[in-house]
Parts: sequence; C-alpha cells; structure tokens
Amino acid sequence: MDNNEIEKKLESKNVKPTAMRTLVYKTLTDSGKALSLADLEQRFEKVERSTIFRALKTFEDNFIVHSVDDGSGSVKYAVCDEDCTCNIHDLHVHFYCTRCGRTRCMKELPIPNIKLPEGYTYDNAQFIINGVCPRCD
Amino acid sequence: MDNNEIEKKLESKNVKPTAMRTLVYKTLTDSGKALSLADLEQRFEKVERSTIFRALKTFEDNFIVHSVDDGSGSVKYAVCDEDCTCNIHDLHVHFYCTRCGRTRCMKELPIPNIKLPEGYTYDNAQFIINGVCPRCD
DNA sequence: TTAAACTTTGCAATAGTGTTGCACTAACTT
DNA sequence: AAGTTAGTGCAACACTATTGCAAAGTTTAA
Ligand SMILES: [Mn+2]
Ligand SMILES: [Mn+2]
Ligand SMILES: [Zn+2]
Ligand SMILES: [Zn+2]
Repeated sequence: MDNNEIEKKLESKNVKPTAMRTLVYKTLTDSGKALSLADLEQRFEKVERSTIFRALKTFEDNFIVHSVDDGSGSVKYAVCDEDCTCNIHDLHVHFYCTRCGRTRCMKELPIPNIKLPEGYTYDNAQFIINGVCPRCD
Repeated sequence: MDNNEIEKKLESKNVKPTAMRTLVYKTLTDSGKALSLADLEQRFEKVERSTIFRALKTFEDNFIVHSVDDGSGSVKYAVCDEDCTCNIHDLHVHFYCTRCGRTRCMKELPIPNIKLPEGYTYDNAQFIINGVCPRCD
C-alpha cells in the first residue's frame, strides 16, 4: 500500500497522517498479520516505543486497527476492514500459531453468536484459537 | 469446601496437599470466580507471590485449575470440573464484566465448534465475552 | 509573516505481571 | 538418624504497558 493511499485512509478516519503514523500503518498492513508493540519497535530501530504506542492507541480509538490479546503476553494489532466500527458485527476469530507465534485475523470466521444467560449484556468478545498454522505444519 | 475434601481432591490428581496449596485451592473454589495471582496475594498477606505462582502452575499442569486470559492484564485461574482434562471438550466461554472486573466460567456454554480453513490445526481456544454482569447491571 | 496555540514526538521514569536462581526448611526414605 | 527429595521465601530480573514533561513541529489567526 503506498503512502498516498495510507494518508487518504487516515484522513478519512480523522487522524492526521504524520510520518510516524503512516509508517506504522504501512508496516501493519504490509505484514499481513497482527503485530505487537515490540514487533513494530524492532522493525524500525529509530522510533520511540511510546510514539508507536500512541499511534496504535490513536488508530484503535478511530477504528483503524483493532487489538488482539492472543495470550502470548503482548497485545497485537491488526488493521481493520474498510467499514469496521469494531462492534459485535465486525468481530472475528483470531488464530495464534503456537509454533511460529504468528497471529492472524480470520475475517472469514465471524465470532459465533452466543446466547448468554439472562442478565448479561454482550459488548465485545475475543475468540482466539491456538494451534499450528499451515506454514508450520 | 472443607480442607479434608480438598486434600482428597489434590491427592486424586497426584498433587501433594501442602498447607499453601490447600489454602490456594480453597480460596479459588470458595470465591466462585476466576482469580489472578495478585488477587490471591492480596487475600493472604503473608504468603509469597512465587509460592502461589508455583501452586497455580502445579494445579494447571495437573488439570486442577485452568487459566483464563481475560484481557484485563493479568491471567486468572479457576477450578476445573471433576473430570476435566483441559482439552477441547472441556473448553467453555468466559465472561468478563467490564464494570466489576469479575471473570466467570460459563461452564454451561461450551466453546462452539469452528471449522478452520484447510491446513490449520486446533489445539486450544479462549472465548472471552466482555459485557456487564447481572450484579452490575 | 510572525506570535500564539495546539499537536506530536522523544526521553525518562514508573507500575505491574510473570518468572527464576538460590538457599533454607520441611517431609519422606531407607 | 542420615541422606534425599520437594516445597517455600526472598530477591532479583525481564518485559509489557503507560505516563509526565519538555522539545520540536504544525496550524491558526492576528
Ligand atoms: Mn482481526
Ligand atoms: Mn473456566
Ligand atoms: Zn505458524
Ligand atoms: Zn460485574
């Protein structure tokens, strides 16, 4: 994805496309998997952890990325679909490969609708499947 | 649950029922919800974090408790059912209340069976629902 | 065009969780 | 009773996440 497209994208979500943000977004979208703060930090030596952290938070607040707690000990971030508002209808299963540590959005697998007992409300959900991915098998 | 029962329980799972372990187990089972290491630590001032930690690991290794990563930042632990071997058939949904922070096993809601794309294996899963519990509503 | 106002970034510090090595003590074995 | 094994407490450490503050950059409005 080229920088121009990315800038448009961020602007369309009311986020000013600074150099850092563009870089973070580009890295996330190009990687094709979910990345942690530490993953991102490694990929560009020079940039401060806190800057990346704040870029991610800004993205998350504006439905540009969503976070996944895959149980690996660090939260990962993945780009949202175009029209995502991070609500129940946008939720999907995430797959965590216990061999390579890759976490992938399974956008083709929406989180199944569960009927909760009386009295519980349902705001959000995480459904993480652990196993071995095709690459590692 | 009285200490005698707990000791029987632990022995039946090949874990020597020390004073600390019995205490940890009792606290977990009496609380009726999932507790974190920090939660447990608080409940008994005197006992070392690492001792509780190791008790929990031992329990987990022996299918006495299972852990839940509810996204709150600390892993929680809950007692397993009698015949649990912590495999796919024992997996159930967990509910995390965003108001009170309580995490509850929903043993009545098994994790739905998902058909993964070709090439993925399925070893384990976590399905966490976030919302508001009846107490807090 | 320049000064004021606001936003973003870098740095340093901090809190919290999880984890381990090591020495001491308790329990079990012979 | 002496030797061996298992459990506990303490201290240290690694790592993630998060924040205050000051410097740098950008935008706005005189
Ligand atoms: Mn995703
Ligand atoms: Mn449970
Ligand atoms: Zn893999
Ligand atoms: Zn609640």
